[in-house]
Amino acid sequence: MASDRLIDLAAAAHEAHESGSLPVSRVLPAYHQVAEQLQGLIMRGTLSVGERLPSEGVLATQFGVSRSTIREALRGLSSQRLVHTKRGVNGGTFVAEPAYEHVQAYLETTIGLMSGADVVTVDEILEARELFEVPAARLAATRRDEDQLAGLKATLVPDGEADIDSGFEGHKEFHFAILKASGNRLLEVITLPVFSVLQTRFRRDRASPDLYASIVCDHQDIYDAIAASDAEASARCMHAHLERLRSMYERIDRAAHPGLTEAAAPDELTQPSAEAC
Amino acid sequence: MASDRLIDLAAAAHEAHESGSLPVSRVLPAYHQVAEQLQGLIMRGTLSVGERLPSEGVLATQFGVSRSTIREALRGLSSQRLVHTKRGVNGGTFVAEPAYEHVQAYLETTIGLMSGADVVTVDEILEARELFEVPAARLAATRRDEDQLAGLKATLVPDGEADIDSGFEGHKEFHFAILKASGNRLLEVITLPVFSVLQTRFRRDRASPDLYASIVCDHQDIYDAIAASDAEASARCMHAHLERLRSMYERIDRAAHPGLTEAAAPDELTQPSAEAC
DNA sequence: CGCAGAATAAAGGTCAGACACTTAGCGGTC
DNA sequence: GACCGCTAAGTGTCTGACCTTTATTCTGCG
Repeated sequence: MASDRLIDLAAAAHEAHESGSLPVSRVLPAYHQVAEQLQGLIMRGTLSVGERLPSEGVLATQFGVSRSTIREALRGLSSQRLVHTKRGVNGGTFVAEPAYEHVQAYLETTIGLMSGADVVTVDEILEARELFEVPAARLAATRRDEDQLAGLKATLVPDGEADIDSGFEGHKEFHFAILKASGNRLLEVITLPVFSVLQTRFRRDRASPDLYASIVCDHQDIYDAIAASDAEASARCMHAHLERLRSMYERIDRAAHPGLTEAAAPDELTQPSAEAC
Repeated sequence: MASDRLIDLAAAAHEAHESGSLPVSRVLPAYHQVAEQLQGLIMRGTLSVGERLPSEGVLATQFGVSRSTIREALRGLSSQRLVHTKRGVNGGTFVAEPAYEHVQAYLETTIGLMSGADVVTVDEILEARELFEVPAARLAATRRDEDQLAGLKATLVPDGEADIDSGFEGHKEFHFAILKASGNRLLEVITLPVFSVLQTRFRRDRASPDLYASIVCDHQDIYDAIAASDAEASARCMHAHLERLRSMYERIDRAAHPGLTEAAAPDELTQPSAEAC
């Protein structure tokens, strides 16, 4: 019950008091409070998308702080993409509309940082990618329209022109196109950064020509399955593809960070078996 | 080839020039440039986690701008959680270590906003949840340790005490515990906000006692499967559970936004079939 | 009358300098 | 040795001025 929870809270507060610390919270900087309040107004819909906030000067008097403080708060909000500013007459600060690209950019930097700081392991990212992209392929097979299929086809590298430099770009666009065709924008927004982080992390490590050929060939298989609207085959091919890539990434990772005490799994799978194509 | 791409770029730039706009980009505010440079240093690892940046005054002279400009840049970075500041002697600005909670908080607000602004639909969120939580249950079944299992059990509501208010909280904790037990932190970080957004969105809509009972019962089934380390059964039960919730959410959503021209699917599934328990 | 160009004004962007607040560490007193 | 106050380095905040950008308005010429 609500009242129960209130009592619990009070009890907890009382306990905290007894144990030496009063049930109070730190004083926060003014700019932080301003930012919090404004963020609340935006999230609660009191300020709606596109609406203009009062000018910095007016906000300053309303909050009872100086203009610099307001500006610091606004910078915070604008770097979270909650607002954006325009100069000149009729300029001002406006509630921004949430956009994919921002979320993607944020996730990419953050996941990149987390993987750099070993807060998440490459293994986890690889696994997440599998968890996201296999269903994406399945959905794409049933939902893609003709335009999306054509777009996907355009990312396939013709047999002759297999060259490693354009390969990475093509690889990215292929997977990107599948995510788009999955028809679930949330899945797309979340998976793309995961993919990009991996690609950035291993950009410098050139794949062997063999491996590269197997990638091209995998893509073809996946494309065929999606073109045939065969959901299960799409999922299966994508899974196989990612497994192959995974073993490649893991090999590179082991080479880059030798001596890691992780129970080094035996890897007969290391060599990609491209003959299935 | 790389050189090809260079030529392409040059051609594109030339074309842009011909078509009236010089191949230049807008002048950016100083605070933006400062923030960009610092962000680059952090992401490139030149500034490593925990390291202290020069004081605001020093940064100001190094960048050749005023302290206020530096501060605005720093506010941006700190609201992206790339840095944090400490006052007092030995205070300063430090490169923050990336933390889950921040990503979760960010995703929750952003997805919340996107769903509020109909940039993503509730359908997509529900589907994403299914895509993420079903595999999570599968993984949890094979990876959970005894502690995690015990923690999961603790979130189950005993049969007698089924009351709706505590139900929502318990529901959250149950799914949270499964995500934790999945052993993939990235999956956990991403899925939790998706879950939270849904829960927040439908918080006010009380479920019927019947439905509530069926949730409790579903949870029990899932728990049993995970306890038995039966991956497929876990996935199946989770899937069934989410399907039931989905139909509930959809019903609520339709009630809240009537007259939407979406092809209203016939919903014989609306009434939860709790008898399986 | 119509339009190019200048003037205006409103808003954000930048600056300089001052002072207040916070806090680790030093040093002194009892 | 424990407690207390001072100090200094840094962030937090304020003031007030000036610059830059830009939509609008005004002006004068053709």
